[in-house]
Amino acid sequence: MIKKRLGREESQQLTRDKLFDTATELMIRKGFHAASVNVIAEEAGFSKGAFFSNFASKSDLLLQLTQRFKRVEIDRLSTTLTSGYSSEQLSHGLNAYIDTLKNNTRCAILDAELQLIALRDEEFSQHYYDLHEENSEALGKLITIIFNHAGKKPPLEHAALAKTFTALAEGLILQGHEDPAIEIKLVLNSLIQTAEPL
Amino acid sequence: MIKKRLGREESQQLTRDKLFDTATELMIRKGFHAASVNVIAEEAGFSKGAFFSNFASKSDLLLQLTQRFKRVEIDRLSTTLTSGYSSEQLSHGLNAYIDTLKNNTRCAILDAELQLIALRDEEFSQHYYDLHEENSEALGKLITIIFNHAGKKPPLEHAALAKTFTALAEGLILQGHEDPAIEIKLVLNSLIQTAEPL
Amino acid sequence: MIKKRLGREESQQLTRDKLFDTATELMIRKGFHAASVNVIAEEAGFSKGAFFSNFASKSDLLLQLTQRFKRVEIDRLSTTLTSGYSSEQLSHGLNAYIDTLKNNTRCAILDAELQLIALRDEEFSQHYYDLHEENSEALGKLITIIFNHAGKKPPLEHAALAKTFTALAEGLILQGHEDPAIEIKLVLNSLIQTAEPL
Amino acid sequence: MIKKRLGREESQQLTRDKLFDTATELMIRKGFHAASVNVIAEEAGFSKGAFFSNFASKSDLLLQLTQRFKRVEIDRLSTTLTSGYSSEQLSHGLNAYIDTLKNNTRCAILDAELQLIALRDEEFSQHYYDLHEENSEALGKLITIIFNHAGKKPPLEHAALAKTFTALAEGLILQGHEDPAIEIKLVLNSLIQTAEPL
DNA sequence: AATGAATGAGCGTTCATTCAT
DNA sequence: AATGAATGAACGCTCATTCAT
Repeated sequence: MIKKRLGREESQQLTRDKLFDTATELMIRKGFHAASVNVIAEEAGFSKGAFFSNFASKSDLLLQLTQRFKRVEIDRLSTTLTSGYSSEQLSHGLNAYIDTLKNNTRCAILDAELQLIALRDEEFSQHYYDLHEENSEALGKLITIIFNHAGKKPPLEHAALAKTFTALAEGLILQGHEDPAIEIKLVLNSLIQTAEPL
Repeated sequence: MIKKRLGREESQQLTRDKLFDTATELMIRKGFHAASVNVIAEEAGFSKGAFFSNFASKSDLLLQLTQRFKRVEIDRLSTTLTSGYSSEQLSHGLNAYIDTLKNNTRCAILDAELQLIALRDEEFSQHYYDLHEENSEALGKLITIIFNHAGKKPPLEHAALAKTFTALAEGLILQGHEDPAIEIKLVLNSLIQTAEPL
Repeated sequence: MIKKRLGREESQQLTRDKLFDTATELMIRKGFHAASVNVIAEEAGFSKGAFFSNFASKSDLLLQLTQRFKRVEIDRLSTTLTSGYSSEQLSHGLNAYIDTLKNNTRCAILDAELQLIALRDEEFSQHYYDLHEENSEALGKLITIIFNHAGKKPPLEHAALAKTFTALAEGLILQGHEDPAIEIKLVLNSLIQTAEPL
Repeated sequence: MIKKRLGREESQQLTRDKLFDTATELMIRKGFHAASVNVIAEEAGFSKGAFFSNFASKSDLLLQLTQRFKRVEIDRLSTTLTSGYSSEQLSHGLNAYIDTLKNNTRCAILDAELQLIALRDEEFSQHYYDLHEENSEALGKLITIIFNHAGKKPPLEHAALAKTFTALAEGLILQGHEDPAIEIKLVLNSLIQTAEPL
């Protein structure tokens, strides 16, 4: 095994990644305001200076953090959609997706935090909603496949459909609900049953 | 026209109310952290000192603000439930309730803010969830009446039922949705249709 | 027994006395700065307003408090000196005085507090030192009587003599010594032994 | 002449020293409460932030300041004791010590300030008394040497002996006495004369 | 005479950010 | 690229004091 020597760029990417992860963790645990630059840097094992070598400002971190957070979800959904799975497999996949991703307290809290910031900060708003829309579109397509698989036409367009389920999942978690899977499935099945046939 | 002379108590109650209102407004517009004592007091037309003559601390304000906010909703629901309305009237009342109260961006944002604080602050958590549970119980009873009016048995117990619809309303608003009424009614009707008969 | 009805003046004197006592107590326990007007008033059972009805300001209280504190000691010493006691009785009286008064942690702390303020505040300084000088003069006369009783001439004039013993008593208490009586008597006896005969 | 370039550490040490000196000066001139962080920093030529880059809190400064203040005295005494001076030289040294150090108004005031804080703050108390005891022990040894040099046994153990003279010096200065040397020497000589022979 | 709501200066402290090293 | 001392604005909060009641 060859000891890998990191180049400057790789090394910095490592620093940046560690800062991202720590910042995400702290934003979830304490919120954006309480997650101070100093604490983020130190908990990541660096100094304040390293933070500002990697991010122009704290709000720059927020932008990039959001980008990364949403991109991960979008990529996961896109992969599922473009892979050659049958609609049945996708349907099962969605159930898993609902069970795992949306049943993820940490993601829900972070998303709520970001949404509150978006509602108050116009500049951030644009950034967030673009990504959120893309995410919702992808998730909506996936949910639509389930409806279709049951021979039904979903009652809402892609994004609206996805947002409904996201609202359900995240809204329940915010209320302290540990696992919103039951409610989500209840609503999903009910909507499928009452939906118009294809 | 009689010149109203305010007593000391009345006068202070006025100050307190103004501070409450301003604080609520600012918590919605800027969030708990950004709504600093200084800004709250000044925007209410008082000095910082006046704030601390009326509230023991900023977190005391948060507690009382939450109490007041939730109590208003609980009282509104209780009044509706205990008044002699027929279940049909109640059913229409709920629809109105959904249209108005839950379609209230400001309330949704404030509630989300409080929920995020509750998730991170153990002491506040107890306070919030007690009130939230009471609120959910009352709302759940109201929603149950609609199901019964349609000859159906709701698929969840009171609190869980209410939380599902609250999640839907607040979750959608957090995503930037201006009016979640369509989705709420869609899900409500769907759940009623697919519910077991009484 | 006739129920005493207090006139306005008597009633106010009562309030003032209670404020004095409480202020003294708090100045000892917490120091002048930490003994806030609010706490003094409340602990005395009154409102802030009552404080300012009786004292022009907090530093006015300090002045009057000092006056009262020093006056009590001066009066006690004067009474002892002018009463018809024999020098032997006075000598025993001083020993008792040393044992009780100067062995009084509370008085020592309060005096040290006042001395520090006097060293820093010119206006207060004048007030304090006048009283202190009077006190020292009286105490010095008493100590001189002991020396004379032993057939000796004290090695310092009245005030300087008294200040030496006050320094000893208060300085030891400030260092945490609970009972400086041993050291005081040691020094007193030693000085008497080595003093010139009358 | 070589242009001195200060490293980061040296530079910070300079800042810290300036803050220490200014803080000491202000604590003497105005007392602990009145010597606010803001004033200390500004008078030292820095911003408030610089203070908190160098001290964790104001009470941390107090701890370190006390440490430094007492340590200087202890070191001076220790050096005198461990150097090869004859007891006669030491005896003269003590006289000088009494003349200079204890005849130091500033030190006396600072020590009194610290003692009052120690009497009221349990946490600080431990810190102060440990250092004070060490200091008293060293001073006591020195004073004992004088007694021995005169062929006498001191009437008190080391610490108690030292505290007696410290009380005398500081207590007199607190009373406004500018130079307590006369009283100190009077008491010292008197105690030596009346002490038991070795 | 006594109350206590309101004031506004000041407190100790935190924070994002800068910059010399 | 990374460090961390220094900055200065802002924070939550306390205080002596005022004044309408």
